[in-house]
Amino acid sequence: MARLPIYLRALTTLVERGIGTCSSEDLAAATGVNSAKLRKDLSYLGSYGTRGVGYDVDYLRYQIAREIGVTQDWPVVIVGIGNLGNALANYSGFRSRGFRVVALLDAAPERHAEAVAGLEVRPFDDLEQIVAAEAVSIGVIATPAVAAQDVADRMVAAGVTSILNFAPTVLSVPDGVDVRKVDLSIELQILAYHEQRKAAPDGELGPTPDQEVIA
Amino acid sequence: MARLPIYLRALTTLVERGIGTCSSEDLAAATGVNSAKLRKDLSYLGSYGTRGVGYDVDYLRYQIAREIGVTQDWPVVIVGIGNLGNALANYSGFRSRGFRVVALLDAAPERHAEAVAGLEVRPFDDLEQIVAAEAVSIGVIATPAVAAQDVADRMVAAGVTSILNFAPTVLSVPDGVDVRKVDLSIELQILAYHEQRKAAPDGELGPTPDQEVIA
DNA sequence: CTCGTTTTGTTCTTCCGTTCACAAACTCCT
DNA sequence: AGGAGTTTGTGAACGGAAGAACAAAACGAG
Ligand SMILES: NC(=O)c1ccc[n+]([C@@H]2O[C@H](COP(=O)([O-])OP(=O)(O)OC[C@H]3O[C@@H](n4cnc5c(N)ncnc54)[C@H](O)[C@@H]3O)[C@@H](O)[C@H]2O)c1
Ligand SMILES: NC(=O)c1ccc[n+]([C@@H]2O[C@H](COP(=O)([O-])OP(=O)(O)OC[C@H]3O[C@@H](n4cnc5c(N)ncnc54)[C@H](O)[C@@H]3O)[C@@H](O)[C@H]2O)c1
Repeated sequence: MARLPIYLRALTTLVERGIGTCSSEDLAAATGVNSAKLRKDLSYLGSYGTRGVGYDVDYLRYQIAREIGVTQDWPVVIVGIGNLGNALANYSGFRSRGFRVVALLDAAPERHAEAVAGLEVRPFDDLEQIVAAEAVSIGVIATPAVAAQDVADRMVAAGVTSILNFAPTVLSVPDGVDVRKVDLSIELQILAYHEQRKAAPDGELGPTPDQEVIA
Repeated sequence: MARLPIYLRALTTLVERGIGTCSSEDLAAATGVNSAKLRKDLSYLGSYGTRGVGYDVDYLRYQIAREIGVTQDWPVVIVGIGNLGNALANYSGFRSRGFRVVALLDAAPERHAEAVAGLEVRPFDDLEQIVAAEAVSIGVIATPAVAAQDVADRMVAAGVTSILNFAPTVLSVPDGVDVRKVDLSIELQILAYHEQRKAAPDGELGPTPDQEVIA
């Protein structure tokens, strides 16, 4: 379930606030989901609540973390250390959530001088060696779109089986390899779509401006 | 529909390749969706195809762009010019897709000296003035999580009605305001979840390690 | 010990999105 | 002109997720 990480985050903030027990209503309010849906999600993991009382925050948090798999550390490589790759490498939130950036790779030789976030930027050709040596199964692609498919192919060949792709391209990968994409332009476009609807409740621009079908 | 931007992107690459016509099968292959679903999505916008032929790439692209609302330019403000805010400000993909970054805001005075991507970093308190002057309706939050709700409240009060949130928090906003969130840790956690499943086809870690329920 | 209160776990219903399948419509070749 | 071959648009079936509703279980008061 894609909602488990959200529950986990909410439980972590509850722990930090010293709250020991919470009801499904509380958690639902904190995460913005329906309480019945939340209970159903949790019951899928097992019966970790107590009727009439609620859930033990710390215990539930551990169970969800174990279900997701973040009780162990996941090594991650980031490929493409440009604007975005730099930001990712400097982000502390990964480390605190069970992900360890083991290498930063870039094809451009002029980047190799730099050190980013305490890690040296290494040549892209080191990929296979690093993946093998560190048992990396998760790779992050932050290269330009044209390079993304090539990088993905190399990653898969090297043994990576999960890819987080920031490049605005559809990647094709073999079965058994998971790809998740983050496309910021798409997010903004979805906002713009709704924004346009708010401004023009009905077809303000004309329902179909009967433009010539181009030749 | 959340898939329209994906179609739009695929059509744009087809235009760049000089392809004038494509079938629903072609587009479906390029975007990774089912062709029937794609046809149904497109038919929701109107009958823009020709049976036996397919869709005119350029015409369809314009229709989708118009439906999304990216035929006009959307002014955008970015708040929180740290690691991520810098990357966003330097990203050219927004501009080319109909979004114009009109201001970069940060609460920290030491940032105000800098200029990022040709724009000066301005005090957060300029928010209201900028939103009013530029008719901004879309705001991007790239501040730490603790500040995100405050920033969102100020944005909404200033007149922003769509927010893209990168901070790992659930924002609460009044009705009529859209929020989309991008949480990279959640994406990685979802990958980790599937990764764990691949490694341990059944409950390898023990189905429920019968741990003491904490007192 | 019993009853009322609270909250979980689950069932049942409803609804929405996806997919299949096919008729209508268009092109091209003969 | 007619028929074969394509491809769209859509009606109908399917599946699964979301929400409402309720019985079972725990707790506390009296
Ligand atoms: N910057 C953003 O905020 C942002 C936002 C949304 C999407 N994106 C996407 O993220 C990707 C990266 O964006 P960016 O702004 O960091 O770009 P960038 O140009 O700053 O960085 C790209 C980096 O990738 C490296 N690279 C190029 N080809 C490579 C290859 N074959 N192997 C390894 N490394 C290679 C380059 O040397 C460069 O350092 C792009 O696809 C972009 O569309 C970026
Ligand atoms: N860097 C990443 O790759 C990354 C990845 C995932 C999520 N995020 C999230 O994005 C957000 C920003 O990350 P970052 O790495 O850029 O952090 P950062 O600390 O580098 O930058 C945060 C910026 O926000 C400014 N700020 C703080 N409070 C403010 C306020 N009230 N009003 C205006 N500006 C304020 C700070 O001055 C700073 O410049 C965080 O919530 C982080 O969790 C970042």
